[in-house]
Amino acid sequence: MQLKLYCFFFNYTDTTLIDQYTMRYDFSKTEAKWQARWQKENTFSTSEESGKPKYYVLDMFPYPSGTGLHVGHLEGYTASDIIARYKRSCGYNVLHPMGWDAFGLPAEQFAIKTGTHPKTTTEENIRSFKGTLQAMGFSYDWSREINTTDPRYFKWTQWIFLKLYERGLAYMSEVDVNWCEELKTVLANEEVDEKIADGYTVVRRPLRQWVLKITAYADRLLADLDDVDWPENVKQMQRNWIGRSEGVEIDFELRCHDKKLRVYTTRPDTLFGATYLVISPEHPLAEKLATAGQLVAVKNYISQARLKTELERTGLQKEKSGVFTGSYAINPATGEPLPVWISDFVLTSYGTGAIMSVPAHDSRDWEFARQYHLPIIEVVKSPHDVQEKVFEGKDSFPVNSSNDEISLNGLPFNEAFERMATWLETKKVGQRKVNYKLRDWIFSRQRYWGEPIPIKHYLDGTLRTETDLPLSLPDVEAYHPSATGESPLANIPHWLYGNDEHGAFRRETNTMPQWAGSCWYYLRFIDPENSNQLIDAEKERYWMNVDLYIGGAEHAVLHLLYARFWHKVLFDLGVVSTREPFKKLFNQGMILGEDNEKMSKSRGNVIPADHVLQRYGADAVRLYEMFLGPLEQVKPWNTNGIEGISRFLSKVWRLVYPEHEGSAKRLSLDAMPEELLRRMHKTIKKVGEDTELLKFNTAISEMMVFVNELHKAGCTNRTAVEALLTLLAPYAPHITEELWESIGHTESISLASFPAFDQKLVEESELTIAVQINGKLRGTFPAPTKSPKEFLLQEAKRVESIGKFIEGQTILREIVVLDKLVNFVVKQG
RNA sequence: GCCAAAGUGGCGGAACUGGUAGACGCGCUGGACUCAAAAUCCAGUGAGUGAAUAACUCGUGUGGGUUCGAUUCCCAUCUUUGGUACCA
Repeated sequence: MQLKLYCFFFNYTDTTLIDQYTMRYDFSKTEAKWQARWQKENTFSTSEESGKPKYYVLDMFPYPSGTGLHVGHLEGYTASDIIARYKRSCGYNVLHPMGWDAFGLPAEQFAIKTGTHPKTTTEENIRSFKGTLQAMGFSYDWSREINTTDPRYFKWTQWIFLKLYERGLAYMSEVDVNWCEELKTVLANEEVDEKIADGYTVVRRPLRQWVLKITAYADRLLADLDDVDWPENVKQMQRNWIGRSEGVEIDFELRCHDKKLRVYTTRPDTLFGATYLVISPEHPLAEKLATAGQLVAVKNYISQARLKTELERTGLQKEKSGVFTGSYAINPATGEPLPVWISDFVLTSYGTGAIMSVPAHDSRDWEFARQYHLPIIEVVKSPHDVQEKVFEGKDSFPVNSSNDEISLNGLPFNEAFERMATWLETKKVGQRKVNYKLRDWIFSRQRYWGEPIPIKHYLDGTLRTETDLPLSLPDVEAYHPSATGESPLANIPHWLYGNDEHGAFRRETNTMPQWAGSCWYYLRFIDPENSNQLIDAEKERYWMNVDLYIGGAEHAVLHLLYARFWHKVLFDLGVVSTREPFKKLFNQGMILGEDNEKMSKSRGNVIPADHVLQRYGADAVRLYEMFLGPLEQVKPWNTNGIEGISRFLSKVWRLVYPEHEGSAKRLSLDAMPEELLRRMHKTIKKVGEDTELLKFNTAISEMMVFVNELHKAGCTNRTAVEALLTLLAPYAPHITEELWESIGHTESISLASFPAFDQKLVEESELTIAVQINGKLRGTFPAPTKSPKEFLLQEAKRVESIGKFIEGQTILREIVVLDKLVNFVVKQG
């Protein structure tokens, strides 16, 4: 044996082999054993007929990329799995599913390069992802696995699109889009920077696109945020994104024109201070307002503006530019003529594309006025000279704001706003108006690997919906976009053209964006096999809402807003019974690389999940991911630290198995020492509370303390060991299953109940009371719990280290906090 | 620029509604076991003065304040991270 071992060492210097030899317990064997058993026995399959309360815990399902999962991806999944297992042990019927958001650009790009069908790539990647997730021991009900690229799934994505279309919520429109020449596709605004950074060119270009009318739901999307238990910052981000504002549209009469110029403002209270108007270069009146002398300059400016991309116009640009039209409008409040300017800082697509400028009280107007020497008039009492610095505060009051019919002077903002708005409305030159920053959602992409939009275009220009869903993707020879910028589908005549009772048609070649499939997947998990309807109504009522939704903060706005929008449409259709899909949302913080930088291939700091899994096992990885720090916090990975978790697990192992292998210890049935018993009950309480709040790091720490104490006391008490194992099971399911079986249980620990604690035993019988002099700690003494004030004072004075501070001194005050401390305030000499 | 969150040992982090700062883990130091190592176990570990396991001083980004007492509350300020970008 000795000799053999010696040879072993000489022949193999690979550290993993040495580690495995010296390993405390064989995690790879144990983990494989239990993963196989869970699968065989369907331990985690879920149904509606349980009689238990339900709990739906959902992860943001991944796009199965070719690079595989790294430790950062596993953080949220581990958290949700702990909750799933914990809730099961608390008696809930838990729905915990997983699937694949599998349409997307990378597979298509790979297809363009190599000719590999995206389906093939996707299948391979899913296999790899699923392997990793299963190796982590996640308790998903895999019988509910869904895939957005499966025709049985996207049939219903297309069905929802048709419902949107029927309700007038999907329409075609000529819109300026971000066109990427190299990719021959439209990019979402948020994709633009990313692609430019990758070296692509992106230009603005008008294109006929499908657009979803999300703005019709703006008010509800805003209002219902109040009803969900989401992180406040995410709600705030959505509110900002929706950007509701209340203002007034005001018509300005133009000198020498019969047309009026309508502007939108949220500050009608400052109308007396408007000194010029600005319209956007795309405004229909832009050229018409140019006087003969200004016409050349105006035309030049407009064509220049057209050449600029959105980014150049809104981006880093510090200097404002503009041109005077030569025309004047009349300020309805003062009767003064106001020059009308054109500038590209005014957005065409917001409000009316025209503004009134109040340079004294708006920083953009102020800048512009200074640049072009336009007058600045103070109409809100300002703490400084508005010629020198703008004043935008609303907590002051109007000045210089009166004419024969109206005066705002001295009124607080709200009243000034109201009085002016009413006056304008009475004079029929203005109207209250609510505006949103939120724009309608451009919904079409010129790609192959997405859900085909199920619409037929007839020769006479009419549109009809596909009646036979799903409309599947045809196989194609090449994945390159067509020369016209249409998707590769435009190159497949047998798919593209058809005939029916309405005549010859051409199919829509646009496909849906990746967001589509993820907008409603949480519903399909509830009823994944249903071929007759999107979801069974009864099952929907049983499982919805999603009780806990865990995912990255990068989806705070778009995915969550789009999904909420679709959900509300489905609610209006009677498909779902709740107004909001996700009751509670939790964003896990990113895990950084060991260098404290975001993990990325280019930095070379990615920690692949499979590496750490192989080396330390699923239980250790799960625990360590959670032990790293608070779940919501951004934190760096440190591979060394995982050793501590491995040590902890081997300590747990040794509670049941003696040091040098062999069979399990016989657990003692004798009563535990009181100290330990109290410790146990405190641990149960703390771990339960912390798990509930997703404070997994402190829960783990508490279990470590308990295990340390058990070892110190040499305790092999059965109750203590069983309590520990059931507490730990949601965190480290494999080792706890194995030990649970070793100590004689025949049923899986995954079906065991979370232990209960005894409140009386949680409270200490004796406490350490702190003694302070002038707030500084000078000693401690032990006292029974709930000792009266007098007793504490008397004992505190007897503490030896206190003597020198109070002897011969005047005690000015005695402060007693029961069960905590005594503080003597002594005259300082 | 604006909005939000956060700054605690060498490191990740703990600390209930203001009440013994640094739990737990990593790392480090010393010791036991061993031919030696690994593993394991024991002890120590915020900084400083000190022979000290005596005692004291300082210490939760910085400067003030409230309080018997502040990591915790208030004001100011700096830094970091995330979001946003002329939305009138």
